[in-house]
Order: sequence, then C-alpha cells, then structure tokens
Amino acid sequence: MPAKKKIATGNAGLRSVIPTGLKDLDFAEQVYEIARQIPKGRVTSYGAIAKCIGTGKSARLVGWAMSVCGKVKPKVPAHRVVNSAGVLSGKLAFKTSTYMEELLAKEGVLVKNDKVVDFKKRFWNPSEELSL
DNA sequence: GAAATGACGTAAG
DNA sequence: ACTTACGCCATTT
Repeated sequence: MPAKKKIATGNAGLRSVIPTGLKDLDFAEQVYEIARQIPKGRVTSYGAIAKCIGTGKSARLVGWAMSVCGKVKPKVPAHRVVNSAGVLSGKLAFKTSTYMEELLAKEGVLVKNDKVVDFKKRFWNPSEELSL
C-alpha cells in the first residue's frame, strides 16, 4: 500500500527532449532523480531503479529513459547504471564507445571486458540506501 | 492495429 | 560462463 512516492523534480526541460505525447514523463523524472543520487564509485542496475520506483517489471523503461538522459539537465550519471550482470550495456549510447568506461574508471570503478569489476560490492541499492 | 525493437531480468539447458 | 527462451512495456515502423 505504500503507493509510489512522487518526487518533485521540476524538470521542465524534459518536455522538450521527449518526442510525442510521452505518458511516462513522471516515470522518467523519478529514474533521473534516483540516478543522480548514486554515490560516486558505485553503480546500480536498471531493475533496481525500476523496483525502487515501484514499477518493478519495467526495467526496460528505465533503459529507455536513460537513452534520452543525455539531453536532460542537470546531467544524469548514466554511466553508473548497468544491467543486472554488471555489463555496460549502454556504452554505445555515449559519445564514444569508451566514454562510459572512462568515466567509471575516473571514479574508481574498474571495468574489465565491458563488465564492472566486483559488481556485487560496487552495487548500490536505491531501495535500501534511500531508506524507502 | 499487428509486428518489431530495445541502455532489462529471470529461468533453464 | 554462454545461449535460448520468455515476460515486460513504451516507442517505432
């Protein structure tokens, strides 16, 4: 019964980057809000974010939201979000195919063969850390 | 409107 | 660890 908690973001700019009548602007806002709270040097997964929001099974939608996050301001640390296997599945969406890995390395997160090293230890669970 | 697509996830072989 | 298959849901064709 703890219905989803609405997070006030005021992402007015988001409207302009989303094409036609997007229904889940609300969803996207929450995804970004959580993503921005990922501590430096930590990573999380799409599914974890989806679960934290409450949609649970809509991990794909989190990925979709991230695909347009590059146009959103303030900037979203999308490089800290990987899939459940710890793979940098979205690295191709960055400026260069190595940019995502570089950003992570810069924050102390080592990436080997497109996968986060010690992913389990680096994993940051929003549902727990945000005390939801 | 049906079929395909996708920065996903879990289960099974 | 890798591949196949299925479920999920908004967007695109």
